[in-house]
Amino acid sequence: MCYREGVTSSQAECCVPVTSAALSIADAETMANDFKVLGDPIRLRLLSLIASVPQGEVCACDLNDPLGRSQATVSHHLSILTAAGLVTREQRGKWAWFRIAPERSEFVRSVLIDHPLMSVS
Amino acid sequence: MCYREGVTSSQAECCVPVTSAALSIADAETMANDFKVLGDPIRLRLLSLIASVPQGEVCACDLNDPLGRSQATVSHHLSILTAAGLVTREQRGKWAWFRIAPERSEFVRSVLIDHPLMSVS
DNA sequence: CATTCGTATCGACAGACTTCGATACGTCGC
DNA sequence: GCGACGTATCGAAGTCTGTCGATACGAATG
Repeated sequence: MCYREGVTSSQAECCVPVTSAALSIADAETMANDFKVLGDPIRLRLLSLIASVPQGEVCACDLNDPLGRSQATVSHHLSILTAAGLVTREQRGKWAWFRIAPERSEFVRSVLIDHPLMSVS
Repeated sequence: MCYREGVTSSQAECCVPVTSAALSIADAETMANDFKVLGDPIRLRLLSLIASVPQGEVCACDLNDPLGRSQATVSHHLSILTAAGLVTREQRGKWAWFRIAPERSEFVRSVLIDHPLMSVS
């Protein structure tokens, strides 16, 4: 055990009792899973593409070319974003249309534009 | 190419010209790397532990037990958090002391407490 | 009904990540 | 100086993740 700075006691006294974690194991797991979704550049660019169109929704057919990934890969990432609740999917005829989930639109905007990470690194 | 809803033109007209991505490839890579750091429950709990002590700094010796991971693993995650600039490391004698990086303290607090992810999922 | 086309899924592969025991390095106490 | 101790690093094992070709599924077209 380490000693607190300035404490000259000779007996082993722990410096800080870090027993009460503010974040539970379950909460940490949940939050980490959400952050993992944002931890991929292709998914961030997908969010950016969907969020940047004035119409508010994008056909999946227009998301394959700009990313330089195969159709299978883009579809895979879109399903992850959908499962995380960040975008919604609507099948219309043969085409799948994606838009930013309304409940999350403010969050997505803050991630893409106002996020502290953007201004620091 | 897909057709815009309501457009009955017979020629192939793309629905949305998603050419101008708001997020560049490089920016997406940078942001994704930062989010990846937060995408691990052990690292989130480390941040939480360091941020929750009133003294503002924690000895690494007190971070091994509460996480249920080996000393090598905890040290590994602490180095990742340090490399990302989220925490600072100060060697004092045999002990290493960690504190939330001052420039990032507000961001870390928002991640752990006020983050939208916490209130939605 | 057959064909074309958009999209999701499957199977496989490569690379990255987490984890830990063992070990090396520095520091303190004796 | 020597042993004990805190911490970082190394090497390896196992798991997860991103990626893509091939394929299956549905819907529209003629």
